[in-house]
Order: sequence, then structure tokens, then C-alpha cells
Amino acid sequence: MASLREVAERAGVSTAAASRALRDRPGVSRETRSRVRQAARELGYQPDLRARSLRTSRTHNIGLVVPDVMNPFFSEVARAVGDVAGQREYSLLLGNSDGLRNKEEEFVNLLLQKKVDGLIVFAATSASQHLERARARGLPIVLIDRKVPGLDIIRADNEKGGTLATSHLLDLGHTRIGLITGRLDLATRRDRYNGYRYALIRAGITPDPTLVREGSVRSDHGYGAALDLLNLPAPPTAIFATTDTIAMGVLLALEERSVPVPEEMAVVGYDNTYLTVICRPRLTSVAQPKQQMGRWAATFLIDWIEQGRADGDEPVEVVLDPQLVVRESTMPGVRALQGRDLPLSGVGRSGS
Amino acid sequence: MASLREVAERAGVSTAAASRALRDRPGVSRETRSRVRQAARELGYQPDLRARSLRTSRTHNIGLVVPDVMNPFFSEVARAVGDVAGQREYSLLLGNSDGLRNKEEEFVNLLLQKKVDGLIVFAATSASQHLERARARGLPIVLIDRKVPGLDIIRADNEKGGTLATSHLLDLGHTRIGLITGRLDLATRRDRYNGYRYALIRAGITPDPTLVREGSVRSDHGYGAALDLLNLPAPPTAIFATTDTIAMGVLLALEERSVPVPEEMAVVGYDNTYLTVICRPRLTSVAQPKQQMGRWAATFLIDWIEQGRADGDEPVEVVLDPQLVVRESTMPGVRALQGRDLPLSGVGRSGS
DNA sequence: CGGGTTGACGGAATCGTTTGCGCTTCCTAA
DNA sequence: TTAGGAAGCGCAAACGATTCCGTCAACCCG
Repeated sequence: MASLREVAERAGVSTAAASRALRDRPGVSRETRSRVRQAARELGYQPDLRARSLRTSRTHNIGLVVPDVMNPFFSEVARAVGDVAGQREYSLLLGNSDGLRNKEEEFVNLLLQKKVDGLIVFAATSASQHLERARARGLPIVLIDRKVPGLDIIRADNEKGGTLATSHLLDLGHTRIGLITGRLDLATRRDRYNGYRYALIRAGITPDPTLVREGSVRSDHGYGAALDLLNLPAPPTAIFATTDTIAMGVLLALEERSVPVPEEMAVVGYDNTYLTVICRPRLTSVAQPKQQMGRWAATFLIDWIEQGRADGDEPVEVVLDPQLVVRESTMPGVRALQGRDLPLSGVGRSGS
Repeated sequence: MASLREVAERAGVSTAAASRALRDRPGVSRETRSRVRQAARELGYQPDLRARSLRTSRTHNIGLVVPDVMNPFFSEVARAVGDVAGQREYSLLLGNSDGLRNKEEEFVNLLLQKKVDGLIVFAATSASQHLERARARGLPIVLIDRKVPGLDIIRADNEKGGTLATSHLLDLGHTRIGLITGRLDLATRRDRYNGYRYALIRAGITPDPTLVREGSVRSDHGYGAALDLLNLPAPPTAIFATTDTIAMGVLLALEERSVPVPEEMAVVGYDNTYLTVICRPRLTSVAQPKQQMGRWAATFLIDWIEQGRADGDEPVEVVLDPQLVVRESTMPGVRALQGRDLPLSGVGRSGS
């Protein structure tokens, strides 16, 4: 309500002095400073951050674009990003792209007009002219899980993850391993797929395309595709679902068909979300360091915003190692997380 | 990059004319308009929304304060709020309060300084001077699931929900019913508790305080409290967990102790998040219309922002009816959601 | 005593818009 | 012919901060 001018008037000084006084800048005497402070307190003065930002060209807002906050994977990363941002005095403008190119583009453009200081964007589409344009305008952008030449990115090694999952199944003696995945036009999914193929080939097994089901990452696709695989003349003995959400659908299908897991069908998921310990059997899954990814992305972005770049715009690519977390869906009796570990982040809190 | 002035210069008109031209305001001739448009296109002009907002005192940003986006309940409501906001051309500034009073207050103050057009705040603490202050400054605020005199609110009828859950258990023949809940200083939780007591009393049963466990809403509390109840000389035969997340911990404890659910222990949760159909046995839960709550809150808030209020500031309280969704954790074999319904929102999508 | 340094402060421009108001110009109707 | 209206347009004042730069007084020192 009260503006700087009113504060200045009440303290009997100019707005320039008042501004300096309130922000502890030099050029104001001791007593003037306290007089201004006093006036500000009396008026309940709060600076108008958008006016400040107009002048300083810093909004202290960063944009975060995710496909869908409702997905446990994204909400966990989003949470980590939000925490770091909050600590460093930035706010988050959040948008869901639903993996749709035009939604993402529209939102990014809006954020540009709102003059965010930086952008964190999740894998959505592979096309990305709007991102390159934004980058060209000097906007700091960090990508998560999406590779675009010339842009900075943090991602987990998805090919390695795919190999990890597949090798685990191979080690258990499986040779016919099905793959259920979202659309393969996205680099990260393609990588997982390649990792799967690589592991098979390395083990001397020719990948069998009839065991691969491409679709969405929704659990209903997992459900349908799993039934589909079961109906094959020679069904697989194990399924690698490239997403925990898909795996949920797979488990449901197997349960309905009374196929014992892991005895007659082993299942591996990906992302290691908290879903893995809620379902039964508990799901073996490839873990990405979600928190770390979020925290790193936010930290890197904000450092970039505040200190510029030391490396002369050389695009950075951080690749993190995935890790396999073995649970009951591949090895009977293995729990991986004991009882008291349950309050995994995310299922930890509620409130309504 | 390009400002309105540059556009105006290039088109050979004043910024005033340019502004009017670009926003389709009257007072500009046909040809001037198209000349300005042309210039804008050539320069790739995008209006600076923060400058506009400084002048118009509308930021088209709204603040959303939730305890924790990682919680399925909140992320679903947040998603609904975001969708409505997006459609109506508002962006979301998101913050997590962790149910902590000072975090919430700090964030709300920041949003005030950033001059959001309105605020949607979830139940966190019961204290709320900062909210009243903000409201007094004329800021539109809608509360979800928290009652503060004088402020507008949308909530589900938690007392009724508590009664629903408890009566269901009573109908099944249970008489010793445990309650595991988060801290009762929050009105919504207290309401559920009261509903529980009410149902018992109505059935002629004296509520037994030794069957009540107050703590956090994390699943570990559910886990510990359930074990605790099992160790009682006369343990309950049913447990009402006032949150699905708590119920997850309860189910785990029962599984570890090999207590068959629902035969020897029935369990009811609350919120009807997608967790309920992933766990085994599937969880009976009280459903709140999450989407509807989010959509209504956003719609009401934005209408308020844009059209003011017709009702002369008479605070509105919308109370929605909860609904019991029965599943296997109380009645053997009952699924409530069939296979093809699985892709419940939230588990539906993924992406990484 | 004079010149130079230092520190406190204010004026005014600026960030990029929107908009009230007044000035032209031109058209039309009496 | 002229009054009156309407349409098109620009000036300049906002919105609320930050900041460059100049002024002024006080002070120190040789």
C-alpha cells in the first residue's frame, strides 16, 4: 500500500535516500537511516517487487515446466527445485505441459514475457526451437532429461539404466524379456530402449521386436500391453517397464491373470518413485537421483543467473548414474526398504 | 528485447498509438494499426508484462500455497488449480509450507510483495493473522480446507467424512475402532475426529481414548501407531486412518505382523488418492472431490479478481460432500475400481 | 585562509507500459 | 458558411522503484 515516496516524505528525505537507507547501501547517515526505517515500519512499507524488477531487470522468479506435477517423479523433482529456489530467494512459476509441444511452447513464451530470470524445463517434446530462441535472447535455461544441442542439461544415464534393468533380468536367467515403454520419439525413452537392446545383444540374445510395446507412459498402457504380451504364443518371462507408472498397470494385469510375480513373470520399473514400495509385490526399479537432479538444476541455474558463467557459454552436460534397486518383483523376499524406511518422501506428508 | 517505443518509432507513431494499435483499442486508424502490427512483427516485439502490470496493477499471477506438492492429494488439487488458471491466462506461483506456520507466512508475504492478484491457501496452521492482514489490504484469498472467520473457503465436510468412515466400520460389526490421525490442532483433522466420535456415540458406543493416536500425517506415524494399537491388551478390530498416507503405514505394519486385512483388521483411509488402488489390499477411503475443489477455488478466485464481488464481501463457504469408496481393506473382494479404471489421474502420466 | 577531500543528500532519468486529455483535421448537417 | 461532432493521434503523467551525478556543507591540512 505505502510506497517508497510516502516513506520518504514521512521521514523528510528524498526517495533516493530512502531507498538507500532501507537497503543498507552507503550514502546515508546513521540517523537518517534509522529515521527512514522508523517511517517504513510505521507505514508498514513493503517494497513493490515488480517495480524494483523493472529497474533492476531481475524478477527473482524462475519458470519450471513439467509434463505433469501429479506424477510422483516430477513432483519430487519439483519439490527439490522449489526448496533450493526458496532458500535462494527465488519463486517458482509452475506450468504443466502434458508433454504437448504447443502447451510447452505457449507457456515458455508467457514466461518470457513475464521476464523470468531463468527456466528449468523437463523433457517433453524433442522439438525445441522456442527454447533455442529463448536461450539466444540470453535467458539462462537448464534442461532436465532432455538433450538439445547447445543447451545445458542434467540427466541420468538412461541407456545405462536400461542396461542395468535388463542385465538384472538376464542374470536371473530370463531370456525372453518384454519391454513396455512410452513413445520412443523422446530421447530419454529411446536411450532406455537402447540400453535394453544393448544388454540383450551383449548377452548373445537377438532382441525380439514382437516383445516390445510402445505407447503412452500411463498405467493403462502398461495394463493393456502386459495382457497383450501374455497372449503371445511364447510370452516373455520378464517385463521391463520403462516407467513405474507403466509398471503399476503391468502388475495389475498380472494379478488379474493370476500370474505369480516374480516366479512366472519378473517385473522391473523405472524412476524408483514411492509407488514401488506401496504396490505388491514391491517393485524392482531403476533409481534416478531425483532430489539431486532437482537441486543441481536449481543451484546451477541460480548461480548462472547471479554470477554469470565462467566457462564462456560452453554448454554443460551433467550425467548422473542410475542405480538398480532390487525388490520383490524380481527376487522373492527382497524388500530393499525396511519398515521404518517407509515414509519415503512424498508419502511422508499429507494434510487435508 | 524490443520495446514498445522501438516499435512505435519504426512505425512512425507515438507509443500511445502503438499501444492502442496492438491491443485493439479504439482510437487508431485502420492503416496505422496494420503499420504498427507490421513493425511489431518485424522486431519480434513481445510486451513486457511486468511493466504493463505496474501500470494496470494486475499481474495475472496467483499464488498457491500447499503444504507439500509431493503429496498426491495436494498435487492433484494443484494440478486442477493450474489448469483453470492456465485457461484463464493466469500463472501460478507455487510454494510449499510443510505445514509450518513461519514458512507459510514468509511465503505469503513474499507473494504480497510480488503483487499477486490473488491467493489460494491450503490448510496449514490454524493461526492466520497474515492472511487476515492480506485480506484487509484487499487481496482476494480463497482457502481450501481451512476455516478462518471472515475469509472465503471451500472444503469438504470432514465431520461427515469421519462419520461416513466410522459408520461403515460399525455397519460391518466393528465396535472397537482405532483412530490414527495427524495433529488435531488443525480444524479439518479435528472435524474428522469429531465425526468419528459422533458416529460411535450415535451407535451407543463410548469413544475409547486409548484407541486414538495423534501424531503426524506421515506414513511412519501410521506404521508406529498401528503397531502400538496391536500391542494393546484389547486391540481394535478396525482402524480409521485420517489420511491415505497414514493408512499406507498402517497396512505395512499389519502386513509385517501378518494380520489379515480386512478379516482381522479393517482399515479405512481418507482422501481417496491413487495410493488406494496401488496398495494391497486396496484401501477403502473417504473421497473428497479433489479436482472439483481445485477447479472451484481457482474459478471463484479469478472471477473475484476480474469482476469483483456481487455479494458485498459476504464470505462464502462452500462445503462439499465426501463420499465413501469401499474397497478390499474393509470388504473382501470389493475392488471399486476395475482394471481399466486404473489410470487414475496422476499415475496416468509419467515421462522421465 | 584557501583548496581539496569526504560524506550526505536530492534531482531527475530510467525501466516499459497504459491512459487521460487536448489538439488537429475532416466530415456533415443546418 | 459555420458550428459541432467524431475520429486519429501525441504529449505527458502516471505506476514504484533504483541509481547516476551534481550540489552543498563540513572538515582537514598545509
